[in-house]
Amino acid sequence: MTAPKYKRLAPEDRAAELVEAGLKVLAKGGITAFTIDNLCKASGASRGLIGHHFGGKDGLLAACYAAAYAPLLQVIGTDTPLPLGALLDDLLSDRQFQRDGLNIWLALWGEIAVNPALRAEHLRQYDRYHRAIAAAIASHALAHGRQVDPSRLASGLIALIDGLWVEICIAPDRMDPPAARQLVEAFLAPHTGPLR
Amino acid sequence: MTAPKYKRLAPEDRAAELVEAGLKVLAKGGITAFTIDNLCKASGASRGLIGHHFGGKDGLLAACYAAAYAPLLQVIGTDTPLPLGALLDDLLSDRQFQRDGLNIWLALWGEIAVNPALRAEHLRQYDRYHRAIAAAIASHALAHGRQVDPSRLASGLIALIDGLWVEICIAPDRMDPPAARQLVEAFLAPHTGPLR
DNA sequence: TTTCTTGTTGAACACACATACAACAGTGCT
DNA sequence: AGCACTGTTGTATGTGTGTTCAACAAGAAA
Repeated sequence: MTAPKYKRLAPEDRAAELVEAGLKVLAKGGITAFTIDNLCKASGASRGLIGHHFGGKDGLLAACYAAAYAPLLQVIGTDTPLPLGALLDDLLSDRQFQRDGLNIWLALWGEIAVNPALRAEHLRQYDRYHRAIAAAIASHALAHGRQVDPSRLASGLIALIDGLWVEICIAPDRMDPPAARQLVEAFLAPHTGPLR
Repeated sequence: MTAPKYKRLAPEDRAAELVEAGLKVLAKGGITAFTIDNLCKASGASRGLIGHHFGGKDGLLAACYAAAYAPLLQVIGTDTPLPLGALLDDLLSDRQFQRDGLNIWLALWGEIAVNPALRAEHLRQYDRYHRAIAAAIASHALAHGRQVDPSRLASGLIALIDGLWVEICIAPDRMDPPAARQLVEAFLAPHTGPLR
């Protein structure tokens, strides 16, 4: 009767652990800290595992990217489309705006701009995101009798939210979620009608 | 009479060459490509020069950051404050929105979020930027008899512009400078009055 | 031409890094 | 208990990386 040297996990559990470690590493040290050694330290696993489960560092990075996008898509992923106000509440909630999450996005954006594989994946995900937001804007504007270009406004809204993320991330004492929410309303309300 | 083995430059000229090479490297490969070898290849200089002129890689990165910010500060750096419309024209001109420049920002943001020295420098520069834009918004709103919170609107405007940069950079077929300019107007005009 | 200053070079170093792989050991099955 | 499957380990390997530094040479000054 001796203590086991390690715990043997189902592949999906181990993969989830590694992805979580990857997100932690990205949040703390950015893309330059995303190394095998750091990932092993953060996950408690050994060097060989990343190659075994993801085929290499890049595979894990792609999985981390998908994991970072998951909460966004979950917000818009319901069958019955959310009303615009509720959608914004979710997108701008503290849960989404956590500092670590923002650092992860910053780290990934720099890589997406430069890594074709990651970029292709991003465009796919982004497309769903954009369409869901445009739909919410369209139906809101219709209900308030306004005429707008939903696609363009959606692009602007996404850009604004992204920019606010950056500000919160880089200068937290200058911007916070409530102020961000107010600015988003200031952007939308004049075109789509009041949001609540 | 034999050809010289290398050209000897004044320190400031060589430094400028290295910074230019650094920006090129950041634009092409992001922060992970910012290595001594790549920098030497891009600038044509030898390995020892970066240490000699900047004390190390980080020194050059800081200089690259300052160089990336320079055109922004130049726009707002005149003694007589620009009117809001002209300021936006400058900020959203093609010159500012060049793709390479956006990749550089993306690469730097990821590092600023994680590198304290770079971040301190950023906050200094950002503060001037923010104040100049808030001043332009305040005087424009005053002239049009609107009451606004210039500082908050400035934060929103900067966030929107940053977000639009990201979209142009990551998805150029979805966003371009003229559309960006229109969206910025859609954001500001309802609060500050018409921009032209 | 000779001398001096200093920008420049490139090899040498120690370390970080990603990957491959053979040996190992949990865990379920019989 | 014995077996087989496969998740796990950690070392080995080769390459990439940042910095240092002694020697070199371009260009100005005398």
